[in-house]
Amino acid sequence: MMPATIEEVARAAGVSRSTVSRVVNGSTAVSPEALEAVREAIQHLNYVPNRAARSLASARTMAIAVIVPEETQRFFGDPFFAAIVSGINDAVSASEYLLTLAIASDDPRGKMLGYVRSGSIDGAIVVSHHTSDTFVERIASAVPVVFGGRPTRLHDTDYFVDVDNVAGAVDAVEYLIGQGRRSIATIAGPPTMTAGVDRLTGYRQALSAARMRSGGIADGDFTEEGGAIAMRDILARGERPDAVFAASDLMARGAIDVLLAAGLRVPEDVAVIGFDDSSVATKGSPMLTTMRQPSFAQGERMAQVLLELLDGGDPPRATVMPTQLILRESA
Amino acid sequence: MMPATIEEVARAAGVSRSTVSRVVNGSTAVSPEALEAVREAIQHLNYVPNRAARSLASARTMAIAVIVPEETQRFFGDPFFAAIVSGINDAVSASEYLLTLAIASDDPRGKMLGYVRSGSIDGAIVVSHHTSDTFVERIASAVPVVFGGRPTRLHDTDYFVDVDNVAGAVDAVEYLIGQGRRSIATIAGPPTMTAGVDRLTGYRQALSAARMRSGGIADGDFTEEGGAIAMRDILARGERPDAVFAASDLMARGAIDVLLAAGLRVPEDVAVIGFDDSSVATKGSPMLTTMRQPSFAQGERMAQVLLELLDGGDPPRATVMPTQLILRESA
DNA sequence: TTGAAAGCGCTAACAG
DNA sequence: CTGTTAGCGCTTTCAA
Repeated sequence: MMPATIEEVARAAGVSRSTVSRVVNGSTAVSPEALEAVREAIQHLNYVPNRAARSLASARTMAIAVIVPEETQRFFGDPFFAAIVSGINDAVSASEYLLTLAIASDDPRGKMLGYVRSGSIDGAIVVSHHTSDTFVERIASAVPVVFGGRPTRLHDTDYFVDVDNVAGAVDAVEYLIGQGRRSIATIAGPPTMTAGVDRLTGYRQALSAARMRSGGIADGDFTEEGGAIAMRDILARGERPDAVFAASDLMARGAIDVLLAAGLRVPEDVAVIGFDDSSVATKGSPMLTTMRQPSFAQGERMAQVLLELLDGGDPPRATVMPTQLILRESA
Repeated sequence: MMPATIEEVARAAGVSRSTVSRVVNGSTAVSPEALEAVREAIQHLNYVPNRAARSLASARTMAIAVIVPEETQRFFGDPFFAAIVSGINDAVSASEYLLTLAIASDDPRGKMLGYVRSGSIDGAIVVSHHTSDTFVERIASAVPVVFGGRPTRLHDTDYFVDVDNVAGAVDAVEYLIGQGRRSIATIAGPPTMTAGVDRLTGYRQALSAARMRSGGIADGDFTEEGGAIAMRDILARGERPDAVFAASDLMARGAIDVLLAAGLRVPEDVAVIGFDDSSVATKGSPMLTTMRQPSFAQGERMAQVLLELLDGGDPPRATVMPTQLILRESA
């Protein structure tokens, strides 16, 4: 059965629709008696405002979408997303807004864009942005968007929350150097993502500052599988690194599997350092030495920025969060 | 900038709003000329119907929610959910409906219920239903709902898609018996969920059919941690099973860790069999012998049932899918 | 095959 | 502090 309408509540409370609306929306300009009567009527009729009607009249939906331009498979396979979405979810839960999750690596039929342009959400948070995701840019031109990580093509109207990938990579590689490693390879993230590019930049900076040559470079796609392939690639090229800086924990795991299978010991023969400090870092053996990035906090921050934006505030365009080296077993 | 309205499209095409509406909704009763003119205007103005207005006028939202009554942590931690949600997503993507994901183990402020009652969705799919989730029942009284797994309290108006948990458990235990195992323990699922209860029932049935006594029973919560605790519990009670039937792969993993740590070999000393055949079954060592349940297909089926329901069809109230024993290393 | 007209349930000026 | 009055953008009879 359909919930009661505002009209029915008004009648039951003996007031006008406007007054009920004021009560529902928390306006102060209502007399105590009216307030009480309306509250009672609402309670009694089990009234819940109709969302569509509300959106239509107010031109806002009180809904936010998290847009994940990845395959469902990868989304569920990487604990990094779990952390960041949890953070977003926490922050949004505390607000009046509702959170919607949209996973789509592509938008061939324009369903996602249509969704956004149809006025279904007031704003969006884009996690994991690739250069090729052109539909994301169109979304950003329809509603306020906050990016996780610096967007690949940065407009001066963009908002984003990033971690300091360059510094993180530099720290990681410097640690390896400090440990006496002489031939350091890297398994980089995809060149279509700024996180991948920035970590590679940091790797190069640290090496050149130490006047060292690279021990091998291969691109990965942030997955375990991708890390394994990249590691095999490096080995197949005849490189014999004594250390590997992997741009994600999942890739570090994949690399370690390959190393072990090749009869090399980790960290004795080859030290491996990851990036994320997601839950896979401590699951499995050896436990990963890795650059921790504050994914949960990053998610929270992204949500806060968007919320402030929607509230008419003026949050910082760019937020950059620090990383931290976590020493465990792999390096 | 706001998208164009139907009124503007109508004017541009030189027809009435009604005609535009007909075109948008695929009505056949439109002349070829009008159709063409409207199409062109839509294209030209980049028109997208406003969702709120549409919902309000038609009393349907073309949106479906997946409701997950679990902690975010558990949701992201168990690949079972990844599989089932992927299945749902696939089926819904192929339809006109939009999918929304709502993760909430509880609904203290009634946000979820309010969302549903506010007319934001046309139907819901509930994954993982516990006895204690009373808010789920209220949701079911507001919109059509399809349950994943037999609901804990079955009403004759309920729709659900389940796997044959009893038969699966029987098969698993019979296999263990056939392998010559004499003392078979089980790590059961939570008694608040029918999947947990049914698998325990199957375990008991198989044992009693073979006139065997239990090698120990402990409840788990379907998580790896819970499986480990349960296994420790069984061992601490002085039981020395030579086989363990775990009601989920994650619990099997937890149990194996404990067994190994206790100096027992798997499967030589203790055979372990899981349930799910989720991605953790093949990740890690030993690879799990497990009862496969068709999670992806189950998700698809649930979505199909709901879609048919919303379409005014009469889908089967109950669907039960078969399980299959997958032999690998752990048993 | 088409258009006019009447809402869907709500918010938001605007008077009072 | 409160009610009246217009819509928000769309679907859906109902006539023509």
